[in-house]
Amino acid sequence: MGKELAKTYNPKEIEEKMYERWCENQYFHAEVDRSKKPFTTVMPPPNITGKLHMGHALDNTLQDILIRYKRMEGYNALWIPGTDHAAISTEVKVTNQLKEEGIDKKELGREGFLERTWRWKEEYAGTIENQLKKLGISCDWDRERFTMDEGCSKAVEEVFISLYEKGYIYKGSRIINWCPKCKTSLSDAEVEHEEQDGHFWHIKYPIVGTDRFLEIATTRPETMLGDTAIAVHPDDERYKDIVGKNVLLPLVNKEIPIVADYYVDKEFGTGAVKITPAHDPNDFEVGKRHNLEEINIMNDDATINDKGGKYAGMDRYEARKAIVKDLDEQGYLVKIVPHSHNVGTHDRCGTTVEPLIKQQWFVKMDELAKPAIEALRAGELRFVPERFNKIYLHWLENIKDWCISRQIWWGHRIPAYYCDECGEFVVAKEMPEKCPHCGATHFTQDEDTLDTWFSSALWPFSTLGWPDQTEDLDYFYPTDVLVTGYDIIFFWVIRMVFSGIEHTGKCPFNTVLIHGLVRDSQGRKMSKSLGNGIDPLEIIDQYGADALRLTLVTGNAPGNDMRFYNERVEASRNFANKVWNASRFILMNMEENVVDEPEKELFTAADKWILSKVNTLAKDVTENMDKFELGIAVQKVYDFVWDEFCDWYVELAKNRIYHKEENPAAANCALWTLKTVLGNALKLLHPFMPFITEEIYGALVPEEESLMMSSWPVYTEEWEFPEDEALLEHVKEMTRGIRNIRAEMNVPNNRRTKVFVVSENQNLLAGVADLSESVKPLMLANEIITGTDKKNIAENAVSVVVPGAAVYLPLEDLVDFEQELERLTKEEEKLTKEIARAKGMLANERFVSKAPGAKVQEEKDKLEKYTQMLVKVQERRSVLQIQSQR
RNA sequence: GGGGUCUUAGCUCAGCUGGGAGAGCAUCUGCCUUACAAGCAGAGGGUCACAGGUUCGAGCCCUGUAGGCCCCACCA
Repeated sequence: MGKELAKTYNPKEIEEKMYERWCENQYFHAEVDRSKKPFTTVMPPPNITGKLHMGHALDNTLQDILIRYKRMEGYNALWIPGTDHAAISTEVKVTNQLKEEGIDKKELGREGFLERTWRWKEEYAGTIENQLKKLGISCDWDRERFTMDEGCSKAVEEVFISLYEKGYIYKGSRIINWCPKCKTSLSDAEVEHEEQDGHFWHIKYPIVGTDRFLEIATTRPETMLGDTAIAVHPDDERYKDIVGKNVLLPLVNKEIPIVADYYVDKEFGTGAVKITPAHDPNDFEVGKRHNLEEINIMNDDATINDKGGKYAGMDRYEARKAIVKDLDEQGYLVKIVPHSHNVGTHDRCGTTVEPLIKQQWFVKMDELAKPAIEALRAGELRFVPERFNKIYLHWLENIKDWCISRQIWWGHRIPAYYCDECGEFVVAKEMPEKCPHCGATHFTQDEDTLDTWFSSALWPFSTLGWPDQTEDLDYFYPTDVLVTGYDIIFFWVIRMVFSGIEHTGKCPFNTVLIHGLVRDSQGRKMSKSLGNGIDPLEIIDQYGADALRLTLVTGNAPGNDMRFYNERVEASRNFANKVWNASRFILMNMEENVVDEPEKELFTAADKWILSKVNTLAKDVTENMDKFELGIAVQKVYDFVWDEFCDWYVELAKNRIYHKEENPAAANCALWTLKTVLGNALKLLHPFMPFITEEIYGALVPEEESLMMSSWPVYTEEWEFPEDEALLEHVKEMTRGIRNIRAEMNVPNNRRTKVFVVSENQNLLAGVADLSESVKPLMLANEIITGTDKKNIAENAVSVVVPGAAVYLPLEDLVDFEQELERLTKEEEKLTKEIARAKGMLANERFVSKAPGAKVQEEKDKLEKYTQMLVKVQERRSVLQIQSQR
């Protein structure tokens, strides 16, 4: 007896020790090896603050499938893992933790806070890696990186200085997005816009020197404290005469000019817009055009500052209330109209962002964007699915400068040093010794840190040693594929592309495989606030990692969202169990797992059929894998294993196995085929379900070291057996016909019958005869008799007409003539319809002349086949009619 | 305002370059047939959102309509 396996598959017994074995054997590790082609991917680094969620599970499962596939295909497969310092998220978390301890981060000071955060990082960084390991992912843990480790920091510094020296990085005072809660600037990408119900406050301003008023409408009345003009459209007849005059700003009691600017939409609101250059990006532009004063009326926490007079100290929303009240009381408020509008919020904390003018560091984007656009156009870069090309291009073509400085502590500090004497700054790796402007020797480093994405933008090459020209970089870079969700194309993918091109001269990857979101069973986004998140670890615990992985990749097309619910995982788990049991059956029938490759003549049609099937499967699956159609690929393996291998081939092989004593050579042949086909199926399945396949393979092919390091099946012409395939299709058709009719007639399974197979096709008859012992149990037959005529068959036997043959079951005692006639009539109708269809198509002259020859021939063949079948059904019917009349 | 995407069986979704509609789950009928009841064998169930067009032929390509979702965008 071969190795004993448990009756049901128990992932828990296997997964952990299997993963350890893989790690111990260094299977995941890759070194430069010029004799092999590299295949490289980098893991989107999860936040160190993070906990494994379904999004990670999906993202990493997809990457693992690709990397395992390529490894088996013979590539030198490298997958670099790591984590991201997640600047703002981490800072917020640590700050909150401190708060709970009653500590204000300012008390700790910058150094103390960073020390605390590093300790926090050391404590939690391991969590997510360990969680990822439970998924079975085969990344090279020896190369694990962190965006703030020494190498990455060196790369960041290098890039910053290089971009600064080339003039791409500049410091400037511009309007930026400000988060009043996190008290830092943000990039445009970090601002989420959400539609909110608000109001339109119509306010009238007295026009100085007249008794007229100018009515404006605003959604943010509190910003009037910083108004420095009113703008109208230059062509607006209503206001032409007052352009150049002043209005009196109520409450503030200041005169401000009326200016004409094309920015104003005549049709919208009142056609007059209050201009607050310091608190609105558009107004900022208008202000620049008209040399308006910029009055910042807010503190960093969005309370009104001392420019706000009596409103100073109030929060922005309190101030709004107070101002509206005062305007109303003083008669300036005309009306309030409900109005919904877009409000920008910080994607990390949800706080409404405040546009403010601040000194910040920016990356000038227009020149950097061009080669990134070109890379896609030239085909050096592609998205799967293609529709994301447009999104990528649209963003790059409309890109604005990237605000990279953040007013937080956790992150890469900006390498700019200000002279304590003259205030000029120097950008350098080290603090300069002498000020080039004034010769002073004391400097202070810029307090700001860099956007977290500044360092992850360098991830594909900083992790390979850049800026040093390492062997790794030379060999593994550029990487091949990047797998990530569509939600971070802007944040990350685009920035990696232009950074890679700018600093390494190469696009950092050639393919971006985009996946969607994993949603809950109702299609909602999984979120903390809804509490509807499903913990991948719980799923693994309950069903196993393989079942989770299979679920995440089945029935889903690239770039599309999916719903996750337990029934789907159960289906996957059931499949794992099916594979397990089929394997168990084979193993328990192999002595010491020894089977010899049989002589060619010993193969039955069934053996050749299944070999042919698995051969075609390898070809198809490989094609799908290469097109990143992972869901389709795994579906094909699933269908093969369950519907072809288990349901048919294993059953067909049983007879020979059970009669091993009488004919050991035949049994060996069946077992060899079982082992070979299962082995190939396990290989094809391995990237998707690594644990169970490795475990079974270890028992099935003990002479090999590991399935994951074995070779991917390739299509071979030796296993092309078209005649046997055709024969088996006939046999299956007959078998299904028999089962079908027996079920209809409620014939109990324990009643075996004779089965007569009648056909003019001698090859078919011979084939069926050869297989008859194997097929008997499937046809629930005690005997299969083949022949060219139906002489010896009882006239009232039940008949099943299949293409190329008719099958008769002597079930005289059970036949209800009426019922049988009715059935045959239905059959006849069906065939008549088919014949009419085929005839119709062939009668269509345009079809015959324009459709490809193969299609026309196909229809001709069908017509012939159905016509023959119809004849047989009609014959049978007339026989029965005569019978029933007796 | 621009762009994308979806609408296929009761539910959730596949459907690759256009050539007779599929899966899983659910439902119904039989089966503990010694690999598997997490299973086996059957069955029912669809005007592929709607309207046009291209084509010998459309779930698939084009145009439009309706509804859902998403992204981008400076209409105060």
